[in-house]
Amino acid sequence: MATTLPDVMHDHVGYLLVRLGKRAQRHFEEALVPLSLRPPLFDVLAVLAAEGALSQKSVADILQIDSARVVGLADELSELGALDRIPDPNDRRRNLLTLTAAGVEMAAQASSVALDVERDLTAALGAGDLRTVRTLLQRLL
Amino acid sequence: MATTLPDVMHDHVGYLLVRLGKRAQRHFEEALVPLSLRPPLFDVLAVLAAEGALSQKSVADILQIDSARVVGLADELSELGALDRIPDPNDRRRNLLTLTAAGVEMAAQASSVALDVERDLTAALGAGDLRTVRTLLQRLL
DNA sequence: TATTGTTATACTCTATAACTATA
DNA sequence: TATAGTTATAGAGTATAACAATA
Repeated sequence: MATTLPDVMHDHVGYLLVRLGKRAQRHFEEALVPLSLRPPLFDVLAVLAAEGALSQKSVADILQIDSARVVGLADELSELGALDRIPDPNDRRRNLLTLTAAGVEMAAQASSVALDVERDLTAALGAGDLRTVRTLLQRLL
Repeated sequence: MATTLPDVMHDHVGYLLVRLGKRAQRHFEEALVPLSLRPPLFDVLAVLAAEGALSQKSVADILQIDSARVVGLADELSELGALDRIPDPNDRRRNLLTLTAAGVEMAAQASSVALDVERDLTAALGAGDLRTVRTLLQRLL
């Protein structure tokens, strides 16, 4: 009974990326459970923590997700007390998503969790190889 | 209006893998539309093309998916005329998934599509870097 | 006219539990 | 008792279209 991945798939960078991406997503998802967060919520949190207040459209552009999705994610984060929607005085179509103190704290905790997951995922590589793969993946993005 | 990914995310190999994995999946998905296939169907097809007839459980093990999922995928591929379920004479609990001639042909076409996608996805890298990243990703898997 | 945010809808992927038939 | 396959169900992520308010 065969249990190994055929070479044709194992040799495709695209396939490796899909598979490793799913694994990373799954590990990260499990690690976020204690914080009552999921990866898409973390992404919004992390962008706001790094960039400061942003419109929902800006968040969508940065994360390359549909702006309709941001609505629900902002709803959830708002219910968790992590952010507020503040109308942009310069353009009243816009909501500026702004982290609360609790949101800043959640972002910090989640960021620490992300570092732990990162270490687990890359444990098979030495420091040099890790830098190499990071650089090459960044070039692909 | 900021539109760049924050460094904290851009520097995480885990995040890069998730993002690149989704992109690869999406490109591949679009490329498969003309063949009336989706990535999970391709995966089953590719495994059978490489390994020959396998039980549904073996396919699940190789692809690391739940065996309950294989049921529906095999149903779809069967409706497309790509495979038959043949009862295993040695163990009547098992179905041996066997590609039909049409299935073999579909697998070959899909494989060619996969190669095109692979070239697109990795166009930013030279031959040496491509080998490097492939090797390092294989080590991570 | 174009953009921001919202709502509604639907589809795919995925996980789980309960069931059958065979071993 | 354990394994292979099946069925049913539900949740999460995603994509799309139509709409209101504002530019």
